[in-house]
Amino acid sequence: MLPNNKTPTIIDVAQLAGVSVATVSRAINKPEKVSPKTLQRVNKAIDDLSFVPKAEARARAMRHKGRIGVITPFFTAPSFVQRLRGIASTLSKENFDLIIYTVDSNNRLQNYLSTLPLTGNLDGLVIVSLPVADEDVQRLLKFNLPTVLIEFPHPLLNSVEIDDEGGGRMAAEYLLKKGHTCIAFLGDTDLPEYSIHPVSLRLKGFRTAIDQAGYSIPEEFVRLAPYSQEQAQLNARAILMRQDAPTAIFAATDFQALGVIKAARGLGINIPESLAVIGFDDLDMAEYVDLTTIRQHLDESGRIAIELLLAHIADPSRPVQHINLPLTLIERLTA
Amino acid sequence: MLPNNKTPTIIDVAQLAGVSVATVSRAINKPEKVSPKTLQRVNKAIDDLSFVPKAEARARAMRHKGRIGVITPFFTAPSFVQRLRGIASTLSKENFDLIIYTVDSNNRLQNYLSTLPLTGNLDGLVIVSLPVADEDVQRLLKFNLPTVLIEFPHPLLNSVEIDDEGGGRMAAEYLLKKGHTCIAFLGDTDLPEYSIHPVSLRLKGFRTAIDQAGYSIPEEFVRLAPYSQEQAQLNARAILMRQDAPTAIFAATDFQALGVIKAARGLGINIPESLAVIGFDDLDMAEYVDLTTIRQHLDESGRIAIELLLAHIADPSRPVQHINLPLTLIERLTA
DNA sequence: TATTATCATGATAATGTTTTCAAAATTGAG
DNA sequence: CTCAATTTTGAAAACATTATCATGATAATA
Repeated sequence: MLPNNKTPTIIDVAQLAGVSVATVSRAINKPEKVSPKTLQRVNKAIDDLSFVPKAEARARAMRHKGRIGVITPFFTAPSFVQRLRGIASTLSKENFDLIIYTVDSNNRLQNYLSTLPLTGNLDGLVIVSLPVADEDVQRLLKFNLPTVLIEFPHPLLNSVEIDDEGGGRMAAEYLLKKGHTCIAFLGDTDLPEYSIHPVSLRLKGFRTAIDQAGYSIPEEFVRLAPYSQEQAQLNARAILMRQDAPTAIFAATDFQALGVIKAARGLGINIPESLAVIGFDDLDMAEYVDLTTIRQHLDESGRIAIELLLAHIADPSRPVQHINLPLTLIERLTA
Repeated sequence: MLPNNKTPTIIDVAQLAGVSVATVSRAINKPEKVSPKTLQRVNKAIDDLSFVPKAEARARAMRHKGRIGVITPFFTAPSFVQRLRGIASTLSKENFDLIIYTVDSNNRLQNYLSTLPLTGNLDGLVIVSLPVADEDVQRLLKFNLPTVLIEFPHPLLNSVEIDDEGGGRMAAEYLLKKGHTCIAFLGDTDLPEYSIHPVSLRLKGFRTAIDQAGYSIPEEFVRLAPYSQEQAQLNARAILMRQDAPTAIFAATDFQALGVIKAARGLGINIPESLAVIGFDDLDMAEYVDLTTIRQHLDESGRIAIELLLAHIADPSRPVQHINLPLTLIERLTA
């Protein structure tokens, strides 16, 4: 078709389309920055010439790689999804590729943490709801891969955190204010040994507030069960069938609060009349089922994490930041 | 060693070794052309800086890409998340990176579709619940980027589909069997003009089955509202407040079924005694709220799509496949 | 010792793409 | 219809490396 026998370059495309090379480059990499009309012309030229950008040259000219990695627990839990949503939406505006690394075992996390910084084709990393060990932190720093942690903080890395302990306290105070004194706690047990578990903190704050009010939670009323609906439901059922059943339950997670609600429904217990239920997270579904809960801004946490990360990529000398997101009590119909 | 916080270039190495960049380049690529003495100096400098020729490293990294892209609507809707979950879990076993491209406008979809085949450096692409135009299909084929479509099929590309029309029929038959004759339909309206909307198909199958049974759905009982809980709730409320309110509602989506349930609860209507509600999808949350629904295997669809994709990457000459996933009626407590 | 052949080296051009910055074109407000 | 604001565009610089070619150093020969 055109200047032939050599593989076409961006210049050929530009000529054929009657635009500058810059415009062609933009059409390929940031199509939204070029007018639809020219975009179409350029695309046509690209197709006509079967032009493929040369990876080598591309890598050379590129100042950044345009890729952000996110390590997240294998996403069964809705809360990860919501954080991810915040991340994805912020990132897509910024023209970064989003690479998801799902972790289903501690082993795999280790794998990622030891290889990712090395292969070095990431501009930055977000680690969601996973504790990272000191030596891994060191490695991240050594290969200066900008990193932001969500939910499990570390002093040497940027993080977006919430005040779990305060959240527990909020839940306790709310229930106390409503007149409850016989209260149970339902949490989960996926505790990595080498880090503080957010749920433990929630329990701690919760318990402290109740103690300070002059009451207490009997040991049998603190149940830790694997993170699943059925388990939560079973545990709630066990508690609710006792003679001395509590009048309120604080579930460390909305997800588990749903289990509690189902258990109550199964036993014919009215909510909120006979049993108050309060959750934690404010998942999308909390609204669907009118669950009273402590809201942590999940989407927001993702957004903030990305903004923090991008700022640190732009200016690596920026000091480490720890951002604390506020919690809000959302009063709905279950407590 | 060297103070920069930027990754070292060949220039840094040259400086440290006290030679020219040309010599460093030679030392790396044609060591026999440089004197043993300088070679040693250069190698030392390279080690000290842990220098990796950038472009080369990148080119290498790109040769074996190990990357699968997924284009998905900006994921508010739970059903995308569940498909994604199937995709992610299958992929992580296979050691492929998962790149997520979220689409929030038709425009952006276009961008991805024209750009990705060129520079995406992808081994394969999965497009979830988005219709792709003929010319884009052509481009994908031309640059032979193996692709699998989920939910919106195209004759020339592999796809994983479900029988929406049959699903509608199933819902109708179930409700008819339960003795309902006055039935409403609630769907959403995000219809891309250049493709068949799954929800329309569900309605079609639903209506046909009811017609065949000798009944019919009055026009006022077919409501299409934007995909959101509130809208669904509002519309359901409007229908339920009529004199001639239906005794059953088929929601084209579990998500919207939840809106119906809330509306009913708000009006003091008992489910399933006074109103049967049946959904479509079998989202996670369907189980939490005991929703009777038509199950399409969302996680499974993701898994199958990836398997299909990998098979086609391994053997590009494989003929195009269209896989149809079965639907199952899941009877729970709402109908 | 003078001359040439050989070899290691460095300065510089070339590579194909992206990015920057300022100019040009378009849109919006009054 | 004008002027400001915004968007789109092109020229040129930047990017990290390799290739080319001239130069200086060294070794070999007469």
